[in-house]
Amino acid sequence: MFSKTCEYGIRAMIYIAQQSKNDIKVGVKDIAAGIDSPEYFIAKILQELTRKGLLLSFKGPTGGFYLDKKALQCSIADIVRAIDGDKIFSGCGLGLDYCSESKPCPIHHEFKKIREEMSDMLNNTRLDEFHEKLAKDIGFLKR
Amino acid sequence: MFSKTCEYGIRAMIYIAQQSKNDIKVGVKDIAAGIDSPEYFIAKILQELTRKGLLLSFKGPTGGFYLDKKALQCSIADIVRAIDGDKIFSGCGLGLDYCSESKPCPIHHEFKKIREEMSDMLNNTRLDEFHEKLAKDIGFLKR
DNA sequence: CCAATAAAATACTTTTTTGTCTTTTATTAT
DNA sequence: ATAATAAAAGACAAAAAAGTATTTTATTGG
Repeated sequence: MFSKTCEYGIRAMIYIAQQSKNDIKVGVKDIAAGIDSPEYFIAKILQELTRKGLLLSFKGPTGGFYLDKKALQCSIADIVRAIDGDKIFSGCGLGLDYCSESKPCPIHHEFKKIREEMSDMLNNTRLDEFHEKLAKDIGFLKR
Repeated sequence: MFSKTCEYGIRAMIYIAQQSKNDIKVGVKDIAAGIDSPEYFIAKILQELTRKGLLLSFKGPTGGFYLDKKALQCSIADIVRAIDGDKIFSGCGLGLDYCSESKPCPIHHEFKKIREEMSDMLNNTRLDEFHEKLAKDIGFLKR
């Protein structure tokens, strides 16, 4: 569904959303441990997300990654789009680049329905949800 | 969504289903041209599908790939499972291997719904549909 | 039998993705 | 100021996916 990079990225963003109450910053090591992912790899991914403006960071001691009020409004869809592009939102299920309403592939219409529901779901799931859900017994990110 | 290999595989199977009326066999070259895919690559994929019993083949002149009545009952889901495995049907959206009903990831339930609809759709789309739809103006596999 | 044909098997190459490591830059607290 | 800290940048390595080419095996029609 998503690339490994994207899976890690989403997990990290959710983790940061959960941990970064009141602008407290989280370090790469903490994040990597918290979501069970390779440390150096997640560092690279987070730097990319920061460059693209989905995430905020601060260097030096007491530094780390965090999400302010605005960044917490970011949806899972935004993260996916930033990392995997929008193939999953608009691409043909069979990988045909000319597939369209007027020249649909054999499963175009069936796929469209699924894609749209997925789109809606990802667009409507925002990081601030997890920020609030923190204490509840749902949303495990590691074993 | 699917790997390139899987996309090609599905396209080829649909193409064969459309072309192989009355046990007429289709050659790799024909298939590759018909679905706009690299010839050697699709050959390898089709051999794998044949080995797994989803597709039938015959060597020598007048040989090629074909689908008999039984093989035409194969669903898109069967093809996906044979090539990409069942990650897409049962895997966690965030790639967590322990994610489950009792220890759900933060988007487990939302994902489950989508996954199930996709599952249903792929399971309910069978090759014989395309066999019949052949002449109609739907189901383009190439530009 | 033999030449032609087409899939099967297999070896190989390229590209992309995933993952690691090192160096640089910014920031803080002493 | 400076030592410690942490992200940024970028180079490097390994693994997986995608793609190509060559050889072998089965089958047919002359």
